[in-house]
Amino acid sequence: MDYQHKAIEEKWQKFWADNHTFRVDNTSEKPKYYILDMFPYPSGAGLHVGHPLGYIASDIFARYKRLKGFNVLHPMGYDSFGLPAEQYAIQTGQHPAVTTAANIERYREQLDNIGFSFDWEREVRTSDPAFYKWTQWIFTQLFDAWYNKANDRAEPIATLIAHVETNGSNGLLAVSDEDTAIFTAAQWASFSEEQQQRELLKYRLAYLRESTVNWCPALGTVLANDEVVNGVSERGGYPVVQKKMMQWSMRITAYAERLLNGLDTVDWPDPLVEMQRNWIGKSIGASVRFTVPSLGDDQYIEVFTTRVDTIYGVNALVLAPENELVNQLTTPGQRAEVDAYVAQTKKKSELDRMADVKAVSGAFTGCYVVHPLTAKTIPIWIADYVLAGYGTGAVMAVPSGDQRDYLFSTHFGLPIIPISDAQQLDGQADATKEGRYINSGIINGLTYLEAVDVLVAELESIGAGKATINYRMRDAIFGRQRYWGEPVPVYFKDGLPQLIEEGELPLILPEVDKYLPTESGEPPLGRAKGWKYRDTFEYELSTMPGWAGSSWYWYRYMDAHNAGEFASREAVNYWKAVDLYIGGSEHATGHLLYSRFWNKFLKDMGYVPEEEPFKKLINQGMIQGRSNFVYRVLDAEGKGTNTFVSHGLKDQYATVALHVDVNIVSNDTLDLDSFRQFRPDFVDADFILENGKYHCGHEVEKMSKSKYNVVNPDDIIEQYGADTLRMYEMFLGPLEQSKPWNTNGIEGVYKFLRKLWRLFHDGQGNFSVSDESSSKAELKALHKIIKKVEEDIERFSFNTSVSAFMICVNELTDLKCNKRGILHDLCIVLHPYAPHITEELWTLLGNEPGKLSYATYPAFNPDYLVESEFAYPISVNGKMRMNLPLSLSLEPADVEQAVLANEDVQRYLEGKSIRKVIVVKGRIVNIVV
RNA sequence: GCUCGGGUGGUGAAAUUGGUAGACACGCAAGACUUAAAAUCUUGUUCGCCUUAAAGCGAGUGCGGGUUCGAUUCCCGCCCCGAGUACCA
Repeated sequence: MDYQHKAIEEKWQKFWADNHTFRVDNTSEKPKYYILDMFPYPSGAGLHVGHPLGYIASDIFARYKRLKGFNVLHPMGYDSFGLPAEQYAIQTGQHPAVTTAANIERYREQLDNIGFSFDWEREVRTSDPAFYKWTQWIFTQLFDAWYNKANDRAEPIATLIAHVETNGSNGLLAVSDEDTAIFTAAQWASFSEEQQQRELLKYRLAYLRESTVNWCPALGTVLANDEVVNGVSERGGYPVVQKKMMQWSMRITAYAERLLNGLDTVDWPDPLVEMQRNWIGKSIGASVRFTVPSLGDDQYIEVFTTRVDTIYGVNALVLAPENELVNQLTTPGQRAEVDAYVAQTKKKSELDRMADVKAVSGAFTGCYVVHPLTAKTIPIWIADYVLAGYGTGAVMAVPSGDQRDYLFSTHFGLPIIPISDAQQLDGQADATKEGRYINSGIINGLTYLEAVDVLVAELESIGAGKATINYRMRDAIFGRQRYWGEPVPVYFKDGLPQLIEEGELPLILPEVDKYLPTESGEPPLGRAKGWKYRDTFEYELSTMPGWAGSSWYWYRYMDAHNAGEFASREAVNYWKAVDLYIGGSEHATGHLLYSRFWNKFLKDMGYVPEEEPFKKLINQGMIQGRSNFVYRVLDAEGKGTNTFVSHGLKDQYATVALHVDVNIVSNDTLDLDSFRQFRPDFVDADFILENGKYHCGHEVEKMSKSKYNVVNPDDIIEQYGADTLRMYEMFLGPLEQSKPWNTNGIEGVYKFLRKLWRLFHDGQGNFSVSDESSSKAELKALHKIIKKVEEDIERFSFNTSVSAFMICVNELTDLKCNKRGILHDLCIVLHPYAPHITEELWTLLGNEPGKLSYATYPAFNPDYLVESEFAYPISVNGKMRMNLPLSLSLEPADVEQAVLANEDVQRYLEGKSIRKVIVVKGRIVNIVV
C-alpha cells in the first residue's frame, strides 16, 4: 500500500480523541511545562492557512516537550465575546450566542483536522456564563481594592477604610483620582454613607468616573486607547471623537512602574518589549506651578516638563484648547478670538490634526501667569499642538530649546531668549544640554546636571514645583455600550454603584428584542424587560470590553471546570505561569498589557504566585496572501474581450488585470478548464498561451475573499494531508517572519513523507523492516537528526528541522536502510512535526498504539558523528581552490606539511612565494602567497 | 521624523562561535520507465567568459569603504523594503 494520508489521519485523530491521549493531570512526577496559544476569536469566515501557523509551532513544541519527559499543559479555547458577532446580530436578528456557537463548531472541526494535541477537556469560552462568572468575580475584586503606594501593592478596600477611620486622609499614600478630599478621622465618621462611598470610588481599582472618552458614534460605544488607531476605530475604521461620559475605568496607571520593570524579567521579542515601553511612556521631569494673579493668588496652572533647566527661557504658557481652564482665563477682549479657535479645533478630527502638524495656529487668552523664579508676567496662549490628554494639558513654551515652541513663537512674534552659551539659534531651536546657562538667574554658569538639582530644590522650597515622573499611559476605559459582552456585576442604589453578592454571580446576559441602543440612547441592555437587581435596582447597562476575558483566561485552563473558584489554589500553584506563549504581535499593547496588569493585581491579592504571567513569548509572523492575476485583452474601445493573455505576453496587448482564484492556479500556471467554470462569463474564454501554458501574474496582498487568495487548510489537508500541511507551514521560513502563503513547493514536503513511507515498505508496498544491526552510516544519519531537531526546536527554528528531516530520509534511502532500530527512533524524532504518519509507522513496527506521544526522545550519542578524516577546504589568499581529505588526528603543523606536499596544491602555488599558512584544525587551510 | 526588523539564485530559503556561500525544497531543462499520462527515478541548474567536451578563468550575499590570513557574519557611511510609533512637552 502506498501512503494513504486520509485514512491514516482520520484513524489517529479518532484514536487520540477516543483514548483521551492528551488529557493532562494537575499532578505529576514529571516537571511541568505550560504552552499557551493566543486563543482565536471565532469569526464567521473560518480559518485560513495563516491562522494555524502559531498553533502548529506550539503543537510541535508541546509534543516535543512530552517526548522530553515534561507534563505539558497545552490547551485551546475561544475568545467568543466581540463586536463582529454583534454586528452580524444587528443585521440578521440572530442571537450572537447562536452564531458564535456555530462558528466555534466550524473552528473546532478545522483545528481537529490538523491533528493538534490540545487537551480539549479544558476548553474555555469567554462567553460561557461558567467562564464569565469569574471575569465578573475578578471585576468585583478590583472594585473592592485600592493601590497602596506605601506597600507598592493593591490591597482590599478594607485596609483603606481602616486607615481613614483612624487617621483620616493623613498619611494616605494611594493611587487615586486627583480630586480626593482631605479630611480627619472625625470628619470621615461624620460623612454620610453616600459621601463615604463617593470618596472611596476615587480610590477603587475598578471605578466609575466622568472622563473624556473615545466615543465612536458609528459603533455606538466608547473605545480604549489601544482600540483607536490614527483617530479611527481599529475595528471598522470609523471616526472617533472625544466626549465626556460617566464610565467604568481600570486604574492600570497604578501599575505603570511595575509593568515597566517587569519587562526586564521576561524573555520576549525586543520590538514587543519596546512597544510596551513606549505605550507606558515614562518620562522623568518636573512639574512647575505658574500662579494666575487675575484668578487669585492661590490659583495656578501646572505644567510638566522634562527640561526644567530651560525654565528661564519661558516666553509663554500654552494650553490645549480643550483645557478646562481656558474658559475662565479668557479676557473679554480675547473672548471672540479664543472661542473661534476652540470651535475650529473641535471641528478638526484627530486625523486632520495629525496631518496638519506643520501649520502653526493658536490664540492669545489675554491672561498672564507669573514666572515663579523671575516674577515676570508671561502670556497664556492656547494652541492645538498641545494635547489635552498628556501631562496637564499645558506646557511652558521655551522657543530656544524646543522646535515646536520655536515655530509657535516665531509665528506669533514672541521673544526668543537664548539660555545656554552652546546654543545655535540659526532659524531653529537647539535642544542641546551642552554648555553653561546664560540669562538664567540662579543657574547662570552651571552645567545641565548641576542646574536640574538646583532648580528642583529651589522650586520645592518656594512651593512652586517638584520632581515628577509622568506616564503616557492612561487608565483603561472598561465599559462598552454594547450587548455581546460580560455584564458588569453592579447595580445602582441612590446613584451609587454597588456590587452584586458573590453568591449571585454570574450575572447572566439578559435577552433583548434588538441589539441596538434604546430610543433614549441607553445601551442595548436597557431593552431587557424586567431586568432589575432584586426586582428593584437598576443594573449597570454597559458590558465589559473585549479584553476582559482574555486578561485571565490562561488560569481557567488550569482548572477549567471548577465551580467554586476561578481555579483551585493547587492548580494555580502547580502550573504557576505560562512557560511559552505564542501569538501575533498585534496584541502588544492591548491584551498583553492588560493581562500583565490583572496578573499583578491577582498576585497582590494572593490568588496567583507569579508577578509575570508569560515567561517566554514568541510572535509568529503574519501569513500574507499571494494573489494571482489573469490579463483580459481590451478591444479598440477599451472594452474587455473574452480573450486572456499569458503574463509574459501581456505587454503586447492592452489588458486589464483580474484577480483569479489561487486555488485553480498551480505554480502560477492557470488550470484552463477550472477557469472556464470560475465565472459564468468565462465559459468560452480564449487564451493566448506561452509554450502551451497560461502563466499568471502575482502580487502579495492581504489574504481576503475579495482578492481570491484565501487558502483553506481543509483543502490542503484533503489533497496532501495534515502532516504535509504542518511540515509545509514550518518549511516556509522562520516562524517570526511574515511571508506570503504560496502553495508552490508543498509537493516537496509531500514527496518527503512518501519517501519516508517507502523506507518501511518494499517495492510492492508491503511492510518490510529488517532486524539486522545498524551500520555506522545509518547511525550517523540518525544521530545527526536527533541532535539537529533538538537544537532547532529549542531555538524555535522549525524550518531548518524540516530540511534536516529531508536530508536524513534521503541519506537513509540511499543507504537502502530499513533497520528497525533506526526507523523506530526516527519515528519519535519526527513525531512532533508529522504525528499521524509516525503513529501509523510506529504501530506497524509493533509498538503499542498511541504510546508514541509519550515515548522517550532518543539520546544523542556524539560517538556516531566522529569522523577520522576531513576533506579540508584548501584556499589560497582566502579563495577556495580544492578539497584535500586528511586525517583529523593530524596536528596543524602536519596538516600544513601534507597540504604543501600535495601535487594539486602545488599547481596553485606555482611561481609564488608562500608568506603564511593558516591551519584551523577540522575547519580550513588558508595559504597566503 | 524616531525605534525595531530585513535586503543572499527564476522562487521559498540555509549557512548556530568570523572558516568550503546558495544546504534543503520549488520551478525549469534533459533523460529513464510507460502505448500514453500520472507516479517514481537519474542528471543538470548563481551569473559571466572560454571550450566539441573534460576542465579552466573571473565576478558574486543591496551600495561604498574598513578590520582580518579569511567577512552573508564584525565596524563606519549610504540606498531600498517592511513593521511599530508619531506634536508626549
